[in-house]
Amino acid sequence: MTLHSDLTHSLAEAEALCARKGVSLTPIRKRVLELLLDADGPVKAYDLLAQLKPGAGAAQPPTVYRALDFLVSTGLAHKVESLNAYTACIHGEEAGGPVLFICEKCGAVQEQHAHAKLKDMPEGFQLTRSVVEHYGLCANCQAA
Amino acid sequence: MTLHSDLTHSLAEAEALCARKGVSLTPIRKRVLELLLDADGPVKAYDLLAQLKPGAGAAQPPTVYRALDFLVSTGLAHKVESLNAYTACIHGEEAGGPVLFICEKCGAVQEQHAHAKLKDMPEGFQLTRSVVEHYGLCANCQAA
DNA sequence: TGTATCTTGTTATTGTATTACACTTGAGGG
DNA sequence: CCCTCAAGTGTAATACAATAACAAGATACA
Repeated sequence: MTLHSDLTHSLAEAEALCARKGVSLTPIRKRVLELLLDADGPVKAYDLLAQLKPGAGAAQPPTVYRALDFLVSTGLAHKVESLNAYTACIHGEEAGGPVLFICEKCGAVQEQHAHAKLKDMPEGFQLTRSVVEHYGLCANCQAA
Repeated sequence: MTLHSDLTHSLAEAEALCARKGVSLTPIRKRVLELLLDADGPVKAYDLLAQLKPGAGAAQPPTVYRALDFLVSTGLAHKVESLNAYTACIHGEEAGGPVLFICEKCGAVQEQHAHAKLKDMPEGFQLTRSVVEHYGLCANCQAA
């Protein structure tokens, strides 16, 4: 649990973005986004699932995967393909594909959005989507 | 089944590379590499497994995963993280991380190796490994 | 011969994600 | 008001991806 003010702030932004797009941030979707925002790094779907159902009515896998699909498709979250995990998007509605820098020690993710056109693309290749995930040590973890 | 001359040619190169590195391209590893080279695009581990055991002695998952780990660690193959699939490396021993261009229509993979230093890396981030996978339409598939 | 290392076999299990179908809810139109 | 349609959710079962743990053969070499 990090700063709660940040958390609610981002949730409010998410609400606004959904309103603008005409899609609905339902309680389940909101809860999942909240869990992602609250985490220190990428979170696995089944970990979300476990957090989602401490109570009686046990959530099932499709519930969390549906919520994640929604969040990813609206740009509120990203899937980290090389980790099979998910992370909240901390930018608004940026153009360009997400570029993730993931610390292998502390797990923190820093996010950028690349507008850059690729050089050295194969002749005639028409780009639609990119997965870019960089691993290394973040500035904080270099001290150790 | 594509041109067999190409295939054996690449296998021979793989042999040579393993010899240079002092690692052994055992029959199983060689067979898996052959299947990867022979495929039109990335192949899933369980598809390899199925191809590996048409006979009696049924190969088990660890067999193919171990072979794949070996091929990836020696640079003879790459894992396509966003597909959970594997593809043969068509370059020799290039420096720099692999950059994959994957056609969403025909599944073909074109591969480059990036030596480029990243601009706009977060302050003090020390890079160790990158996953870069681009999706789109290859030149051939644009005609349609 | 002994032993150390690498490779493979085998069984079981864990982890990740989807299919298929039933049910509810809310909005808009007759 | 009732109908219907679409979006969202519940639920059970299953498919797909990867690993753990331990046994056993193979090779090299002191």
